[in-house]
Amino acid sequence: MNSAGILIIDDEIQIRRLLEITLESHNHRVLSADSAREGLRMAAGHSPDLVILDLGLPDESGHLVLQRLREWYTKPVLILSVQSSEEDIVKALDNGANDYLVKPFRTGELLARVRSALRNAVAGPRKAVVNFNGLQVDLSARTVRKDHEMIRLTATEYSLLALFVRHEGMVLTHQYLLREVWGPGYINQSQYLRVFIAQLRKKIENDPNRPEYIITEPGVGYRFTSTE
Amino acid sequence: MNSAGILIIDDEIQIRRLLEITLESHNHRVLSADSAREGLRMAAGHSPDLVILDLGLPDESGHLVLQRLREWYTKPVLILSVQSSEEDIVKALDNGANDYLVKPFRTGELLARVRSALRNAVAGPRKAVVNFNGLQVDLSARTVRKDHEMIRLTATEYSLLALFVRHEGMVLTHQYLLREVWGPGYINQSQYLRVFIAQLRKKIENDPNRPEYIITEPGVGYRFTSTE
DNA sequence: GTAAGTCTTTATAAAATCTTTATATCGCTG
DNA sequence: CAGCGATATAAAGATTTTATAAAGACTTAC
Repeated sequence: MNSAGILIIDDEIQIRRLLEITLESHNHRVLSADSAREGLRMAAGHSPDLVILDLGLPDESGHLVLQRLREWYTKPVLILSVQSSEEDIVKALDNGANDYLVKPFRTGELLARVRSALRNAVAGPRKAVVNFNGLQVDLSARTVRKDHEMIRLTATEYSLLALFVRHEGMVLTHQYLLREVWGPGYINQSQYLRVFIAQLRKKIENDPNRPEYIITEPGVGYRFTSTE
Repeated sequence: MNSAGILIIDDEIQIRRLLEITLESHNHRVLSADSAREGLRMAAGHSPDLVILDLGLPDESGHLVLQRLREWYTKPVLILSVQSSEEDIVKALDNGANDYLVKPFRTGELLARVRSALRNAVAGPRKAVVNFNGLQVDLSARTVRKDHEMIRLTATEYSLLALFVRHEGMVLTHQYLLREVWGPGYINQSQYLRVFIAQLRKKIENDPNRPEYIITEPGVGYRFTSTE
């Protein structure tokens, strides 16, 4: 690990402290910035492996920072936000954020999200065959297996699953999913999503009532995870 | 070099001799055939690392040999041709030849071309005869058997089946199949596909109403499977 | 020129999927 | 704990896609 480290952009000193201590205790190098300007400067200077960005900054909107960042920065960006601002979270995810955390958060969850984000970033060039304990998706053959059994998916079900697989660990918003699978004219048809998510779960989950692969993020979207 | 060797297909004995001596003196194993039929048989039997093919054969056109070869053989094919037939060379290159030599040639140039062709060969080997419980397809002989019974297929039926066999397990989209079998101008003629798929099933499936080999993937295409 | 075989086109029935509606469930807030 | 918004699931209907037969057009061999 040549480790350019993790950059935290947050104005609250308590949060910065908590993040620094937690991350450093797990062998991450940590950089901190307490403003939008400072954050962008440090990101440009150090090219960190991951950025944790608070949406509520004093000098500039966090959305603006995210936008500027995404003009050149391709590694994961993790959003911090207060409970109330669900709308902000959706907007940030649609603007290229990889994941989000609601304040206050448990440090265990923080570390899990950071691990997942860093793991996916390393994956880089996608492999054609992807394995998630028991679920095997072959993106070039367009086939899906569950415990070596072939599973038959309709065109729509498959393109939904393929999206999830290609963005494992990330939260995908309703908007994004609808736009990618059905097209830009369908971003309000959330019911479509619910219907097809239910069908997918019925086909790939061990217990559709307690999904392990496709996790609901209420008010925001869905997330595909591998438990390993 | 574990060397399955180089196969020479040429009817002129002087040329064969010259090639044999030159190549063997550089540690290549050499196989020879003096006719199209013999050449195809040896290619299928020995899977050579490279084929040197004369276009002017007595029994069959060299172009036909090349075409047949290319239905399953992915390694380099080097064309030999007399000075005059420039048109032939272009056609051969279009049909999948890797390089050509004009007779008479200098042995130094021959060796250089052979070296280059072998160096550039990347694709993995493929078998000429494929077996799917009961269904046997010989891609070099262009024959199909069902439980040892010969099955007669039309040209179109065969090229469709050959495509399936060469991509076993993959979902092949309508577009892809139409483009490969009929050409780029036919990618909208899905009805062609349905008609010929039905005919193929009638000929190769145990119960055409419940196909085992050619599986429909509605809205997407078809998939060829072996149940083993 | 005819006959046999093949490919293309048309028509219709059957199957599968997508869309919509209805109802049940969950988690949260006041 | 009632009520609200968001989510989950089932099932009816509408639509699209597929299967199959069969007629017409074209090619090829004799």
